[in-house]
Amino acid sequence: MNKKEQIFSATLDLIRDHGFHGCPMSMVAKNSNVAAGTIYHHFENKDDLIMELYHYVIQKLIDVANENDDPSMDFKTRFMNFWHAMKAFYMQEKSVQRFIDQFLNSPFYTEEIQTSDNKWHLWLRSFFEDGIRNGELRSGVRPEILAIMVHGSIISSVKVNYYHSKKINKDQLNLGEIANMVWDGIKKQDE
Amino acid sequence: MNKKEQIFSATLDLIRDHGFHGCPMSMVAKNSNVAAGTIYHHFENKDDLIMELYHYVIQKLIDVANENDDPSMDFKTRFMNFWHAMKAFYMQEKSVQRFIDQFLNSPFYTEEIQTSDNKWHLWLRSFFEDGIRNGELRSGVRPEILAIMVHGSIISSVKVNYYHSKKINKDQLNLGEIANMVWDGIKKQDE
DNA sequence: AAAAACCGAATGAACATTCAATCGTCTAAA
DNA sequence: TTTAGACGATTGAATGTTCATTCGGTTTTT
Repeated sequence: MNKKEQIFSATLDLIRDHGFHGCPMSMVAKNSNVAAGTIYHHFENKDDLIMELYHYVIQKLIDVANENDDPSMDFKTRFMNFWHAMKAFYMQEKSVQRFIDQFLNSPFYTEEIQTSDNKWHLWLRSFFEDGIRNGELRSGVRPEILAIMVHGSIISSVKVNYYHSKKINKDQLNLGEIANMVWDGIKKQDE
Repeated sequence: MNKKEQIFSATLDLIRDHGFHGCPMSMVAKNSNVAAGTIYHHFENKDDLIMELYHYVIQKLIDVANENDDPSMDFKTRFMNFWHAMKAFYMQEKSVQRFIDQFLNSPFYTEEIQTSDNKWHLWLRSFFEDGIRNGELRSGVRPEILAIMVHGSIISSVKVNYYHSKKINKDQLNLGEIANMVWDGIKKQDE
């Protein structure tokens, strides 16, 4: 593994465990088995490290989504594959979920980045456009909105698992039901 | 306004604008027109300030939810009132939304707090229990899950507004449609 | 006149960043 | 095949700054 990835990985772990604050460069250095100075050889400064980490993570999301999508399937199948693949990924990579959630609510996520073309947003947009185009999705809702709502539902579902896994018996959670719930909301409504 | 609320308000604003980091006590003091020492008269330390702020904010959510609920209505109406009232509140109090989102993904939100009885969670739970009891909601899904999913949808919707308000013409957003989308997902499914 | 609330300069710890020195590897002349 | 030297990568101690917190003294409230 190259140094940059070591640093990314250590930063993600640190943020997962100690929050966006609570990850001093000295700790990043120690946890990635690298000297403090080395980090500054690869990154301009801490902000730059965070920003590059964001793009690194976004790319991972795209990879997962692509690997689990088959555009020749009907859209409901594609949706279910997407939903469960992303959920499984976030469950496995809790640090990624934590990082993204914190990043999106931090000053790093500027208007600039929000509105500039973002590969992940573009992927999501084009995915849901497919569903709209072939008439399997509720009409009259913009793909961007579907994307955010669906992605939000995945994150929420991941959190349900974390939060309630101790309190509530897993069988009682009806977790599989959540994807259906979302699908019933966004599918073409028959009237 | 008492000093404590001044401090809460300044902290919320600071976190909205500069993130969870980026709100040093010196700034909190300045923005709330209070001396640094005074903060420590009201709060044990910074962590304590954040924790008390959390409970303060939670109470605000409960107040908004209560003020807009009429248990004698049918559940669909109650749901729509709830959804739109909470959304309007978060839209107006962006700092609250930012604070909560960051808090829930920070180390402050310990297992302890997650599992301990939380007045806001209890409110949500009992609200959705009503809907389940009278058969207007999809059967077989726990109220806690409905609560998290619905609340997540509100937050997502608020974010859609922030992010896309500049890029996309508001009329095209079909924002009213989102609550319907969520309702169609959680309502009793006819088969 | 006692107690409570408030002030803000002072303190010390934690932090991001720098930089002079060292290491490893590659190139090319001998 | 050896060797000089060059250049990028790496190191970690040193630096200066920012920050949370303290505390002796002042003002306000009871």
